Amino acid sequence: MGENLVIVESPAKAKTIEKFLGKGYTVKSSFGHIRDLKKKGLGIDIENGFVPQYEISADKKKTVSELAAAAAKAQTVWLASDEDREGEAIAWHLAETLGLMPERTRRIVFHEITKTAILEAIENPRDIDMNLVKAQQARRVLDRLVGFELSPILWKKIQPKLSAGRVQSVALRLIVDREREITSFEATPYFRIEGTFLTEGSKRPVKAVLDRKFDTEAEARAFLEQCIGASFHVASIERKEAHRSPAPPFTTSTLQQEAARKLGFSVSQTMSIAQRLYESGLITYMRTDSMNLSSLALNTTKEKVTELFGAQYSKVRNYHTKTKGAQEAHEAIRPTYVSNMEIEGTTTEKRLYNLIWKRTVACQMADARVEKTDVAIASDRFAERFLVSGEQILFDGFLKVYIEGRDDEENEEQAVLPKMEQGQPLRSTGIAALQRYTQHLPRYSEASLVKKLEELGIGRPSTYASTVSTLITRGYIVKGDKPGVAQTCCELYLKDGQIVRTEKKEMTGAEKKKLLPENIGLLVTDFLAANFADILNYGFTAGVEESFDKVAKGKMRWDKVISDFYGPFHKEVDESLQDREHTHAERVIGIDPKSGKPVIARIGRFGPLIQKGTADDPDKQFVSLNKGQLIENITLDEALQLLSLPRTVGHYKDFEITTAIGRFGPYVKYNGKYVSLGKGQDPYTITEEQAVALIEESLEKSVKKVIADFPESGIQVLNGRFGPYLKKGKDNFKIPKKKDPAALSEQDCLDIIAKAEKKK
DNA sequence: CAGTGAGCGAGCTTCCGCTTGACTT
Repeated sequence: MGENLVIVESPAKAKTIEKFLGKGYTVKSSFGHIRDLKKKGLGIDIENGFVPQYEISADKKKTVSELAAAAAKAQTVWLASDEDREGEAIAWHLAETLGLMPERTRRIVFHEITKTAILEAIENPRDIDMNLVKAQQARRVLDRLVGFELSPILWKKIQPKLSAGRVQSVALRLIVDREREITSFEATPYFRIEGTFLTEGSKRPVKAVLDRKFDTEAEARAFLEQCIGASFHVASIERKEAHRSPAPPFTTSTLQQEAARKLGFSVSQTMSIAQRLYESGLITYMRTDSMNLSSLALNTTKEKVTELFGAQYSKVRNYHTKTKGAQEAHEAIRPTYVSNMEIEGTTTEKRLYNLIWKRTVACQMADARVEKTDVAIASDRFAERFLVSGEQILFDGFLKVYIEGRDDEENEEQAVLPKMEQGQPLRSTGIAALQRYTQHLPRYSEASLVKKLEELGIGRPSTYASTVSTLITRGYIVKGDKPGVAQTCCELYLKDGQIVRTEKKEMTGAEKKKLLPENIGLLVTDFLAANFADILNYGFTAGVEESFDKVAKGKMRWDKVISDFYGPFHKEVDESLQDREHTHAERVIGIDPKSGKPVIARIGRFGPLIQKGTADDPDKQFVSLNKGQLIENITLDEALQLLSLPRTVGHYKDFEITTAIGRFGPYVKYNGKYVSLGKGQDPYTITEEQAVALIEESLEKSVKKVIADFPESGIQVLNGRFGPYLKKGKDNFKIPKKKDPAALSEQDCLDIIAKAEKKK
């Protein structure tokens, strides 16, 4: 045992640092926070100045006792948690919990994990910054107050187990607001004019777009008629050189966005792959808001760029984070060693590493130089001009390695233009008027929500992924696809003096893997917005962060921040509890034309439903809404269609076949047995023949399903989704790989089960 | 696992940020 104990937050960090420090130093990790507000109850003594009641977190008891033992043996304890608000608090909690004597305790911080940085830190210890600790305490207490006072209101007013909080409720509101914007959006049609032109002697057509759009078909047609027999020429050519710079190195948020765009990873997938890369020492820490690169990284990357592409491709750049509330305790996310171009690992690990490598190398490369050419084409008949721009790369620079992805899928291709001169005549080979529709803003994806949250300064790199999953587990939102809307797009095409009209249906605005609000999410947001408008305000976090900063600078007391907030807040809490009424989201959609009964959409015990007939109607009918259907905008037609289930489609042998939609999607049912519908089939239109075919197919499968049956012991050997398995009563058991499922005896099965249960 | 839509009213649910495993399927 060394006489020095260094405590850091992450065990992977501990390992590397121990190597750098060598003899005389033991490095251990605290695994993040070790203490928190009491788990049960509020954990804050409000009457006595909001005194926090801390306890050692259940899963940290072991860590704490190990650290205590190590601290007892050490001469000096070095608290080396991160250099930010949370890190400072961790250091203080460690000092308190381990009962460290000030004269034997030092607080140090590393800006990067390199030998020189660590040795320098050891040379320059300081004391724990109590102002920073108080600022963290204010943050923690405020979050607990908001979360633990708001959530119970939701349990009373809406339903149990719901939650609200400073971060999640605003994130939810972003999604809800966007969805409503989209619902109320009206797509307006317009016509865009595209002309194709040829220069004398060239075979390369130039496609140019008119600088004016038309609202109606008549206007578009009138314009095309003007073009008949018109002559065209190059009105102007403008060439200018432009520079393009590489994107900055990755932070958590940009890594999540780019991995989603380029690799299709979810934010949690990205984080767990990055975690593995970090633990294998391949990349720097993956939860960071810093764009800083260590001088070591700058140097080695410069060498690598020069080696691979030559000195003219190298440009050393250092980046500074601009995002609100950034704490910059770590470096940007980069390869630990740029010289590692390839790594060992799974495919996903390799792909993510590759992305990080390219982004890091590219950000240390020279700007690309391009020549942009803007051409305007005019005619003798009208003042409007056709515009086209071309781009030629003069020097590729960083583009050799990496181009950042974009969220808007519109890829305006940059045409390669033929040689043209001002005044040069052009021949038109066709002019089209294409009907298009204005598009609503895109729905949020996981990654674009994270981007927005970061812009608003809401949430931290360590919580982005869990914020999204909280909203999903609460049932506030789902991740899903939205089909596009079918729109008629007409096209007028002028060629050889004739205008030809064609019309086609086009699906526009389809979206995949987007965050869609559910009924309960809308209800909760409306309730919170009506009663706690300030907390749902997009600027709420930014506002309290300002106060936390004042606390951190010693310009304001932490408990003053809390009491200033809590006074008005708690009043709102009391007020909203005044009326004991339950909040209902209920909407009368219309009247069923057949029965004359009202059709109502509302939330019931098991989720949103359609009810036909009033509450006192003995024959009232119920049916659940499907995923994605919202109480606030479901139409009468859609509701009636739902009510048409279950539907009798015919008979199979002596049994009636009915169809309906259950928890697991649409199914056919006969004689108490269920079969899921296939792709392209729906319960409203499926025929008797199709249903019978489905039933027979599933009967065949169920015969194959049973490999062996031992009725005496109640054990079956079955073929399941994941291969053969054992079933006894309600429990399933794995069959050892080396055994042949078909050859298992009853005794073999009993042995397997006994073994598995013993393990438990 | 494929339908339920109220109820005696126990005891519980919940926040945000820092960190990793321990669990099965």
